[in-house]
This record gives sequence, structure tokens and C-alpha cells, in this order.
Amino acid sequence: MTQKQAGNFPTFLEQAVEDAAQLLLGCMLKCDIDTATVRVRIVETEAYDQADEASHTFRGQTLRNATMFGPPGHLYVYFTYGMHYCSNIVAGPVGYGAGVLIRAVEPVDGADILEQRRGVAGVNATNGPAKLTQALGINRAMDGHDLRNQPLQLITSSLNPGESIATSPRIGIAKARTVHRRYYIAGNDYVSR
DNA sequence: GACAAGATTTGCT
DNA sequence: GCAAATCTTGTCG
Repeated sequence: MTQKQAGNFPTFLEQAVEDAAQLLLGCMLKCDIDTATVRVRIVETEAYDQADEASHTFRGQTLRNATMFGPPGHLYVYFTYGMHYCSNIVAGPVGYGAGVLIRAVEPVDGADILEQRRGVAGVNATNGPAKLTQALGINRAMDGHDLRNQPLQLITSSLNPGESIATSPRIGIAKARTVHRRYYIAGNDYVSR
């Protein structure tokens, strides 16, 4: 197997990330940070990989995005705009920088704790990538965390009966806006605008 | 060593 | 609807 050149990756790797972004919809995150147990359901995701001009991994591995080049199923947390953290789930093989950004979640257990951490109630507590990260108590110390272990675990689950996946252009990013790699549960109240 | 831009959120006009 | 807040990372000289 020869080494692939940057920007010339097998299409099945790109497809795999998009599949992962859709499979993660409906999955649960169980969180035991700060002595409180909280469970949320993923309702909106977005796929990123090395083929994306907008991805942190587009220009290769750096100190910041090293987690995304590591084993899948780990958490990639990055800091941006001087005040916000965002959470990704690594979704590519080791050496291929790919992941799925969690854009919105729906509280299942402990909604009051989430709202307390955020200082706001209702859908505004978790309907955005930086919002849900703050609500779950995730910080940069969680970067590289294995989602099979405490205190933050990913629990596989499927969509509820009657629910369906919708797709749209990505949000909040200048580059590659025409690429449809944002997925969400149609009609869910917690999907970001 | 300096500079520009960023996978956002919030508040004010 | 628009601009500010705020600081880390990556790139360039």
C-alpha cells in the first residue's frame, strides 16, 4: 500500500465519515463530570475530514489536531474565538484526520444541571456546538478522551420510530459551504438554526 | 517573534 | 441584522 498524497484520499474514507455522522444521530452521551450524571441524545452532527478545505486536518497533522489523527471513538476538543470549546468524535482510522462535530444534543437526564451550567433554560442550553460542550462540562483537558471510558461515554442507539435524517450545507463556516455534510434529525426542537 | 483568522455565542440597534 | 468579546494556533518573515 503506497502512501497517499494530501488531497488524494480514497473516497471510501470520506464516505465513512459521512456515514459515521449519520449513525451518531440518536446516540447517547453519558456524562459523569462534576459528580452529576447527565445523559443527552445527539440530534445534529457535521462531518469533517482531510478532504475538506474547512477542516482543521486539511493541511495535515499539527499539535492542535493530533487527536483527530489518532484512533476513532476518542474526543477531539478545540478552543476557538477566544472563548468557546467544541466537541468532535474522531471517526477515521489512525493516520487519517477525520471526525464528526457534535452540533446539538437533546437532554434526556439531568436537563436541570445542563441549564444550570449554561445559565439559560430550554433549547438554548444545548442547541449549538459550543453550548452543549459547556453544558456537559467538557474542556480542553478532555481532548483525546476515550469515549468508552468514564466520565464521558458514547452509547450506541438508533433513531426513534418516525424520525428521519435530514441534511443541509454546513453552518458557521466560510469555506466549502456548498458541501452537504451537516446532518440532523428532522423536526427536532434542539437542532441549531 | 509578530500577525491574521477562526467548525461561536450573545447582546444591542 | 450586525458587531463585539477574546485567545490559541498556524503561518510567514
